[in-house]
Amino acid sequence: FKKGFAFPDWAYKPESSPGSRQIQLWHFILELLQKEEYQGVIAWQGDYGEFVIKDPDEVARLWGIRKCKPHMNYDKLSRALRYYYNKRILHKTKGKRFTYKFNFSKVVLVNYPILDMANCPFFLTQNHFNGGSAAPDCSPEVRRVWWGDRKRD
DNA sequence: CCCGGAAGGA
DNA sequence: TCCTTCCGGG
Repeated sequence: FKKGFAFPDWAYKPESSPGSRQIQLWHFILELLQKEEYQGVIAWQGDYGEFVIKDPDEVARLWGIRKCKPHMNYDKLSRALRYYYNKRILHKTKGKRFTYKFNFSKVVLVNYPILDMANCPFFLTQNHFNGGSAAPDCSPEVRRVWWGDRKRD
């Protein structure tokens, strides 16, 4: 990455880092959001970065399978999502049931390398809502505008 | 449903 | 540290 592009440290956790050993919930959410077969379960809806959990029980079940937590449910999963509020990874869309919104100015898609940006969920969202308009280039300026150039807290 | 404190696991 | 579990309260 170019300098002046202050991505948060937690986005750079190496594989060996204990914190990144296990899949993180927001990675998993993004993963589901990216796959068409889960659009009946969870999908982008509304504003950019906003998504709706259409089938909370199913999302919880899937998450439980991934984490080997057979007793996972939406109550517990949503608690984990609430911990993202302070981290500014997510926030709640108030008044809209099961609806949350990614804070893309903070979230860096670690699982989606810079070269794979055309497939990143944010651009998919853009395409989805803009009738398939071409994704913008990956210049630092574009990224600054779209993702923010926020420095570390 | 949604919120956040508290405790605890790996 | 990132949830998982449980829960009283709004």
